[in-house]
Amino acid sequence: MSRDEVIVRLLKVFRQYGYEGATLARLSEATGLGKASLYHHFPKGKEEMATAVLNRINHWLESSILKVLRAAGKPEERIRAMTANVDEHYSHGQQSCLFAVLALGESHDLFHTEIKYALNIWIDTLAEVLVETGLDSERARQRAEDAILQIQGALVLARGLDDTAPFERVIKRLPEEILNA
Amino acid sequence: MSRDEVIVRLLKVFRQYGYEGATLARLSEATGLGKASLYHHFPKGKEEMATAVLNRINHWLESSILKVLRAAGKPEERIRAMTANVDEHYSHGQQSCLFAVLALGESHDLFHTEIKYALNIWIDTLAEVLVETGLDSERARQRAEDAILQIQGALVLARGLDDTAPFERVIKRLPEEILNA
DNA sequence: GTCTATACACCGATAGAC
DNA sequence: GTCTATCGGTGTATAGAC
Repeated sequence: MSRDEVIVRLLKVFRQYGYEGATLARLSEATGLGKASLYHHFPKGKEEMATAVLNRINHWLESSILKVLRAAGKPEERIRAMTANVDEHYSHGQQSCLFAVLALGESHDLFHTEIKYALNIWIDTLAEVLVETGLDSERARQRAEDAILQIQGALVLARGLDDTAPFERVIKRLPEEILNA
Repeated sequence: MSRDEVIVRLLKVFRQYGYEGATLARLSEATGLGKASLYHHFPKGKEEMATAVLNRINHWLESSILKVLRAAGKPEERIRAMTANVDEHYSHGQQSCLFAVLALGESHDLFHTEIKYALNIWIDTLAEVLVETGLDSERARQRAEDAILQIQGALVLARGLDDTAPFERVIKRLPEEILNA
């Protein structure tokens, strides 16, 4: 198994159980590696595993969200590409957002800087697309915040209500709403 | 100190650290009671403390949200009263939502039924107000879901961005948006 | 690079004195 | 009703064989 595949499996555990709930026993079971083997790959332990997982999400953000938003093409097309990748990343609402899980839990302090940066760059990059459509930068920023906010809220509701319908509705309408609100 | 005051202090810890992060040491410190004293008041331990805290939130939901929504008066006034109470309850975005914290953490399974019920009754009651304004029940339900979704998303963003501005913006515009969207 | 075995701290929970 | 002391279990992390 590749290192990346290991990290993907760790990610699944952190997403589902949060930082505290992602015990070494669970991480071990999910990867098929013994605890000591995990420490071979991540010498600084659980915190390094979480960092590796966060780095992978940041890579996803860069390659599947920011890159797409900065690409050539019409704003509408780029935003639609973003929402499609968001939909896939969260498995149509079935998987939680790692940022939200880590931000709301006890691990808040540990990862706060990284989470804040990631959310901000996502919002900023989306806002820049909206500026291209003629919006002033303040309104663009607010509308971009609203978009991320709705995605996060939809994921919370999906988990709390055990129903992905609100998430799918948000994803579907988001491009048009952002551009024409 | 009254039992209610104890529960309020427990609530603060659960909100801030989540179920797993709310250790007996922290709960003890926050209340000023020793661990054994906490077990005197809550014989079934931490789970009973969390249940008591959830019950208190449910009481708040009933008295400060549902009751207000069902009251006499214009729909707009009732919805404005709701958002004002929401704003206060979350300390203008500074405090997380217990439902979200518990739903996203490992404790999901333990409290899932209660959280799902609470979110649903909130949405349903808000939707009934919207039906009064002439909306069909399906659109009313969706718009009510959107309102709760935005509140939850705003709280996630407030925590992740360390900025309550999105929350305050959502609270301010929510009544008008719900009624005129 | 993986394992078994283990160290040590902290967890939730309890006993029993006052 | 509160405390100190302590229990068993589990958490993270390590040592060392293979």
